[in-house]
Amino acid sequence: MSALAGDNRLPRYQRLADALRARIVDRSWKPGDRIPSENVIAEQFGVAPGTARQALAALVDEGLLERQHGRGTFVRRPSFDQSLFRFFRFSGAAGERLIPESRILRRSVDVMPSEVARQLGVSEGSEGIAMDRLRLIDGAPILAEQIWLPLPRFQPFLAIDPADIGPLLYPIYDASCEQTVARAEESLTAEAADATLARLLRVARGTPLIVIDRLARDYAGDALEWRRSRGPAERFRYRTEIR
Amino acid sequence: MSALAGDNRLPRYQRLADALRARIVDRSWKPGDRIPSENVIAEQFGVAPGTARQALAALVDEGLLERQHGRGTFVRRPSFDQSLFRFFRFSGAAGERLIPESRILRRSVDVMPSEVARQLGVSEGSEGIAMDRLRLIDGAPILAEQIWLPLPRFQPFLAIDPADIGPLLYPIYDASCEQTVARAEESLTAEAADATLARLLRVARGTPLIVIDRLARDYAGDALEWRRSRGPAERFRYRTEIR
DNA sequence: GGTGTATAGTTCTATATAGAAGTATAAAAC
DNA sequence: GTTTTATACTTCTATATAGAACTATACACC
Repeated sequence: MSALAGDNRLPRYQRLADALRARIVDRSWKPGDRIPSENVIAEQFGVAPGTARQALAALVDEGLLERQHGRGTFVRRPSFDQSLFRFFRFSGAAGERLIPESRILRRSVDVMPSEVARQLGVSEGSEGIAMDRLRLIDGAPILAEQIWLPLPRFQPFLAIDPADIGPLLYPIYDASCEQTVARAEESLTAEAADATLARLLRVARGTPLIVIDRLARDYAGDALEWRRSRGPAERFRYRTEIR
Repeated sequence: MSALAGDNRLPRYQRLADALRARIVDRSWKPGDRIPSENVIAEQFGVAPGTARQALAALVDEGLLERQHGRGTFVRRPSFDQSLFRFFRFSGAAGERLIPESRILRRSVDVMPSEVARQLGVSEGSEGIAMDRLRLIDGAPILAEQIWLPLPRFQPFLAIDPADIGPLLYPIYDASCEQTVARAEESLTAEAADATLARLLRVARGTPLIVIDRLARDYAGDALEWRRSRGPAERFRYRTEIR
């Protein structure tokens, strides 16, 4: 039976939630893993089952855990790649979801722009991996992406043959660099296509483009990836509900 | 003690939540009201206090209620007007929030466009109130709005002198027509400014504009207002967190 | 008038317990 | 081999209860 650490002025269920969150952050529980049952946890930490449930509910609320009636409690596997679909309406003939192909235009090591370095939380003038990609559906370009990865954290990524890099990057980060993207902040605006982007995306200069900036972080909150994606606004629609 | 209505295969806390939600929908509990305490509710409906708490928590989650430790449980007062600030970065010199002034350009009764009628859930060819507004900060236009309100629901709104209509419409709907906006669906894209919008917003033709479509609904889910707002993309930035 | 104090009412935290409902696996029956 | 049954384990629902923490109000006191 582990004791509950932390400020004991805080409620027990919160301290328990902190303890469980720590296990996810330090990767002793990995995405997809089943964690012990609520009764076992309650016993291990010496709290009532109801208190354990409250802690678990809080972590479900944070998006860290997923519970399945009768099966168990699992570390949620973050999947963002579908998040693009909340933005762009790529749909096949049958309206099914499809993941755009990826064509890597460039990958190099360079000094990061100061704004990127700042957002990634590394010192000004640091080097990082720069990658430009074009995303296409049926050969038609729909998204131009600029990506920056900090070094040395992503050093192993450089060893991967670009030909082996599929459209989904986060599983690759996970497998090759043990970096798990847990959440991301996105910020969205629009601008007119300049000559370069117009050529890339095969639209007229001045065509309105949606610009999505994304900063991806791991469970600990460290920034892992900076990404800017641009696509023709015409294909773009973002929906949300407010209350 | 009221009995718990509804399908008794559903959990009690859900049926209790349904019963409480109904009181908000039928306006016997209005926004800002304090509702009975959890113990009173538990007794009234013949459930355990814990079950009542679970029902209340569900409604808090839906955004219908707000609880304050030691004070009570209140019907949440929906306030959307700040929702604009999640989108546009209007900030004064001190960075304080400010509500853009409003200039009403037109108000008339017309046959609704079929798409608007469809979204408002009224029959094709129905008449409604059309209103065009310009939102300005320090005299500079930043948002052009087109608004449609269904008739006869909003008949009393026509009696209001446009000069008496301030920037915030929802409180006016509430006071004059007893229509409370409880939630809204927004959908967002971008387009190039045509000649009319360019003149209105004082930008060059072809300038990228953000387009926000909003469908506002009451607690019962009836559509109350259709609104399309357009502003220069340059002043626009939408932020969200995904996980 | 202003300050502290008691009191009642509220939500929040925590415990203990019982059984329902869903899932997976192994054993039994056919 | 296939289907059914039993079993164990999981989360979910529901009850009952006690006290902590917070808020507002009325009252006594100076």
